[in-house]
Amino acid sequence: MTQPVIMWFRQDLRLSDNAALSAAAASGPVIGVYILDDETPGAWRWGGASRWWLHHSLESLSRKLPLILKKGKADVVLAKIIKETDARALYFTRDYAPWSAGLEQRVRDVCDKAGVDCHRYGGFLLHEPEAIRTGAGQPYKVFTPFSRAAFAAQPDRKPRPAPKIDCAIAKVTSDHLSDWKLLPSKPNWAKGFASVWTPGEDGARARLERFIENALVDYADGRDRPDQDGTSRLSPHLHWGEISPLQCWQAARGAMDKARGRFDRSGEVFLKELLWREFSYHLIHHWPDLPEKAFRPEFNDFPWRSDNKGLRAWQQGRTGYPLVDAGMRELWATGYMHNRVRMITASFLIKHLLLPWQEGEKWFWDTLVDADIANNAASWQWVAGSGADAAPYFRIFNPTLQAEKFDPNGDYVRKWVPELADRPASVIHRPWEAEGRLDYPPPIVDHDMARKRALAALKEVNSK
DNA sequence: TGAAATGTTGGGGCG
DNA sequence: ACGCCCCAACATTTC
Repeated sequence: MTQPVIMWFRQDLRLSDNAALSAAAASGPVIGVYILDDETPGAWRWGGASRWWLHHSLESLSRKLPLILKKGKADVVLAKIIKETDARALYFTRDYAPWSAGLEQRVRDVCDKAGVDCHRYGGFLLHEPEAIRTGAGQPYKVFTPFSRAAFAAQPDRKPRPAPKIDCAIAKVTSDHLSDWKLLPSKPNWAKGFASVWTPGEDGARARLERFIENALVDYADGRDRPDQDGTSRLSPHLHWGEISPLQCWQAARGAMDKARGRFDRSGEVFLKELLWREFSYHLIHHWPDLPEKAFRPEFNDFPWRSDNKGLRAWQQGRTGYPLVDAGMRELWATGYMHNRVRMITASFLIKHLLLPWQEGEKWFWDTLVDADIANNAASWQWVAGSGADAAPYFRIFNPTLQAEKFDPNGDYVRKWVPELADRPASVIHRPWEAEGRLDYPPPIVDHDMARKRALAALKEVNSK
């Protein structure tokens, strides 16, 4: 009887355009494995929203392919499975989290010891982090030249179709997905998620098609409007590898070619967003401290305030600034927040409240369905001004002006802050100017004061 | 992938 | 008719 091969699924929960899976399927009968690893030292455990997504994505994948589910340190679990199944080879997709290099090395060692071939493939990114370098051979620290290099190295491959898979019968017991308790119960804070999201490969493809069809044409401006459906909402699907960046890239390119220049600008803006994702991974690969420590070390000594009440108010959407509160409540209710609102809420935490960006990073990690170690860290540092190619310290969003600009009718606020739902557009973003009594808190900080305070404190750091 | 302060210009009201 | 002032509206600079 032919020895099986093991496909170790990670953040590549799809059948199509999955190089590792295609290679595995081409080489023999396949045993699909997913390991919930809460134990590898130094690894960030999946947050609550991520676990919700993972549950449904695994459910979806296991309808297409039998999966062995196991819990534990991935290298240790794999060693056991290899032994029990008498597997001949292991296939997996490379991951770029700071702790993954060590883990993948230990997995290689396990394979060597067992005399099993170990095959690692890319696909989570368009370009391997090693592949893009400056003329001097250094990693890029600034997005614009990075994106230029990435555009120049633009992929011309077509995404792979899903392979025909001969599934091996594995004599290994699998955990029950429900025993992992990935879904919240007390309280069930995720009850609003299912109406917004369809985890899994089919949901990802449908989302991509819908986006290309409806929103790509106006993406350059539409993506900035939280009151409209102008973003792709592909981030959680990309994070879990339910769709590959190559599939997204080529779909957008195809639509642009077909439209003969009708929306080249919007198309390029979307491709650039995919490259921001690449850039975050490029950074975290070369600077593995990114999730913990400021890229610009002088920020590590910054005198951040400590203010639990302020932090709670921010987390719960009770800052008294309608757009900030709308964003934080959208996040809690759906596991997602519109990108522009992410920038504004993040700026508020860091610059208005002067709280450490790591606090925001942790909260987003726990609450976002697209929580992603690289994008999350890089983006928070970008807003803080502590990162590579970061926003300048004096760029402080005025949450009221941003609201009036990007939510001009107040529809976004109305949706997420029902206390203000009956306010007319002209005043909805400035409830503190209202005449009567409102069931809505006053601002927890005065914008003018906070702005001046942040400028003074940040000027200090930036003069060093 | 800002906002506020400061500077400049030009039209209209008015003595 | 003219200069003066006020102040939008826009431009520039500063943080």
